Amino acid sequence: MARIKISDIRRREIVETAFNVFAEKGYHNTSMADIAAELEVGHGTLYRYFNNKLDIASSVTDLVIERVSQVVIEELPGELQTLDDYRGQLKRIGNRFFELQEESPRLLRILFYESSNIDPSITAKIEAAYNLFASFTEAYLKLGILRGFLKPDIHTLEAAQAINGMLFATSWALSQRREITEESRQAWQDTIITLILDGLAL
Amino acid sequence: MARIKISDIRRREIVETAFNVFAEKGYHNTSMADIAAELEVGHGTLYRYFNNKLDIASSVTDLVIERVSQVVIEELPGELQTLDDYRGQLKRIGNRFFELQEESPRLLRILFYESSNIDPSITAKIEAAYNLFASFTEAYLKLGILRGFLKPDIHTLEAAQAINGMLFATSWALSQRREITEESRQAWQDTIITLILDGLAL
Amino acid sequence: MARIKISDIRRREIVETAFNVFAEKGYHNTSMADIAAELEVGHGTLYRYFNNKLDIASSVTDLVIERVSQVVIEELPGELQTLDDYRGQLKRIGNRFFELQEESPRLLRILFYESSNIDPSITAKIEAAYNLFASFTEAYLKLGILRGFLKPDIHTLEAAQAINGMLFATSWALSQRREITEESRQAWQDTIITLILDGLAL
Amino acid sequence: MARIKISDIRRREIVETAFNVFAEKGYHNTSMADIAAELEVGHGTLYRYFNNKLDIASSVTDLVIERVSQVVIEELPGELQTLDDYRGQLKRIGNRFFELQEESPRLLRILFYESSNIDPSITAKIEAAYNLFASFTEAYLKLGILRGFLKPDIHTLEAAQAINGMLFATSWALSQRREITEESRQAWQDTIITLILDGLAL
DNA sequence: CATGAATGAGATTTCATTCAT
DNA sequence: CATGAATGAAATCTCATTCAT
Repeated sequence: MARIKISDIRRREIVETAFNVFAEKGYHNTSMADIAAELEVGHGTLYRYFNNKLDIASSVTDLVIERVSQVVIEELPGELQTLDDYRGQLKRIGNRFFELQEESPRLLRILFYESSNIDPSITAKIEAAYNLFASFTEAYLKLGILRGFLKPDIHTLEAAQAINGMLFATSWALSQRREITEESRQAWQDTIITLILDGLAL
Repeated sequence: MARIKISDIRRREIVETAFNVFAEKGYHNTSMADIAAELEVGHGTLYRYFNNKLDIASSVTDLVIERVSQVVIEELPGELQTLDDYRGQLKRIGNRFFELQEESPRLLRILFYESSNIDPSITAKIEAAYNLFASFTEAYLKLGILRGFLKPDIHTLEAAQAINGMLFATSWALSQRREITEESRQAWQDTIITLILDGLAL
Repeated sequence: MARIKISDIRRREIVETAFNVFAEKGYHNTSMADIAAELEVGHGTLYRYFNNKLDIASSVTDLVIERVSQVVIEELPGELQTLDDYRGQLKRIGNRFFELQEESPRLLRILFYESSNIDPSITAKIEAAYNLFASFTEAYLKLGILRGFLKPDIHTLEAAQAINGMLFATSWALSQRREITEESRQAWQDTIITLILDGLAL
Repeated sequence: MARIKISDIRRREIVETAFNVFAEKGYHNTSMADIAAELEVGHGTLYRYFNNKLDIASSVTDLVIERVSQVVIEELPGELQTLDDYRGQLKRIGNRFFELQEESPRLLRILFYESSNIDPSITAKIEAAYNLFASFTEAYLKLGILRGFLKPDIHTLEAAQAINGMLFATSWALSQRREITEESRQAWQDTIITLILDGLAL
């Protein structure tokens, strides 16, 4: 039976705090002292749990990728009989994205912006995550084609990346807002689903 | 009559070089000495033309925004009689984007990734640019509605931002490739226009 | 009746271990954690027996000096009737030196090299030890003069220090070797005794 | 025609100063700030001339080895007709050693004591120097045998190392004194030459 | 104007020491 | 007694910026 060690809790606390501070000020503008101060802890303490600053950033990246992945993973492509079922699932995935965004608004922001140029090892992680997300989205599209909901001749990978781009742009746009109203949320959702399925043309 | 001053040429050289070095190594991993070395100039010289490193970064950001803006500005919404004209214009804009991407592949990358978290003043510029691009795209959409090409009830701002998100995602995806074939370029263009106008649904 | 306290045993264990680790890595490259790890003991425990790291180093120095002193002390200048007796005793002292060297090869090394520049208090101890060893050697020389074995007009202190220098150089040279053969041992012994008593001149 | 660059002078100044401070306090107890303060220079300046602290220590070691080597090198084994010539040369070498000692009393001290355990690269340099000195001394002994001044069956390498040990011990002993009188200098010289050539036995 | 030597603020990191458990 | 989590002083090193030449 796995016991949760106290040092694991500490590690998690540090990563969560570092996530917040990085999101606020960016990796390079954040000093170890900043993180320690936020935790109200001596800065030497951080080194009891992580080798160095990069090690923390790496864990922060893992955390972010894990969280974002949850959204996509939990809604697995299941039994979908009609295009409306498919549309419904798209809506659910969109909803989860918005929830995530409300819960921790800087999640995607830190993933795609703040984490650039920290270190090649982190860049590699992010590109891998990006490709992972694309392959998830692509799987949905392929299923849609298989079920006969979507046009059979689309470029699934390119479409998947473009769709993800929309989602991230949304996330970016929303992370700038102070508050997200139900109205704007609905507007976003409608817009994205319309673009994906129906297009804007009359 | 405005004369081009020698010092303006110098400034431009520095900004161009800084752009390249920032794109290569990222702002925080680039030292003033790196830029000076690339220019084969004493690093003290940079301070004759710019107040400090941030000042240079600011000018680089301006340059990048200006260049990207050119793409959108030059293709002004003109006389479009049919949906096919509209579709054709979308294609032209897309083409210009690809050309820009081929010409200086790191342009958008530096704009949205490397420039994050240098300084609030730069972040503000980028958000402004992002909104500017959105308003350009939105203008196209409104024109499309006006002409009766597009659905009249779409959320134009959200759609504009989502569309731009697709373009930036494309740019990001392409900037990872070593080489862009005519085939993949066509695939991207088809995909984006399909998503914008027709959607993926059968 | 003096009882041996458990805490004294502990202290001794720590000093022995510290000696080994210092000899291996040098004082400054050895952390308290290193010593504690070697002892399989919490590093806080060391502070139950010693005030601080310097305190340990001081005790290590005492230990080393004590051990080296044993070699000289045990062979007290006794009844020596002839120059050959004297020569024999020199040989015995030499042998004990080699044995010590084989037993703990880094003993002299730690004394004269690693212990330098830890702290003035330790430097003082080492200088005192050095002078003590010189006075021991000088006593032998004086006895040799008294017995009529040695030239009466030699500078006994200088000669004593020079002789000790030979011994330490030997120790240093041997501590570099992986293995000491019986042959090289004999070569060293012959050489030193020749230098002391007969000189190299024909 | 080789010009002496100003930066070479600076480097030399730093090495000389570092030599003094290391000799005074030892490598590990000397901070970059200490060296800079002694030079009345910002500590950042040191990094314009050396990569890091080890780089400085390495140069200091080179300097010391070079200086000590001069003593041995300049008195090359030349034309020696009689044992008295040989004895005279030994005396001259001894004299040079004393002069070196008076000139910079901490030279040998820093070489054999302070430089231990800084870094394997430095240890290697010192061992190489030690062996170099031994081979020089051995060459003298071999010449002495060849000329028929010395016993033909001595172990030249061991004898060379033992003799050098005497010299270093002398140096060490003298570096402890505040002042070296002509008398004590003569005593040392007599003692060493006696030990080398004639031995102490009657 | 151009230069690059000098500077020191500020960052990361180590580790001896303390002390609550 | 033993422990090891926490601490922060102190060290090394980087680099944007200044300024005398």
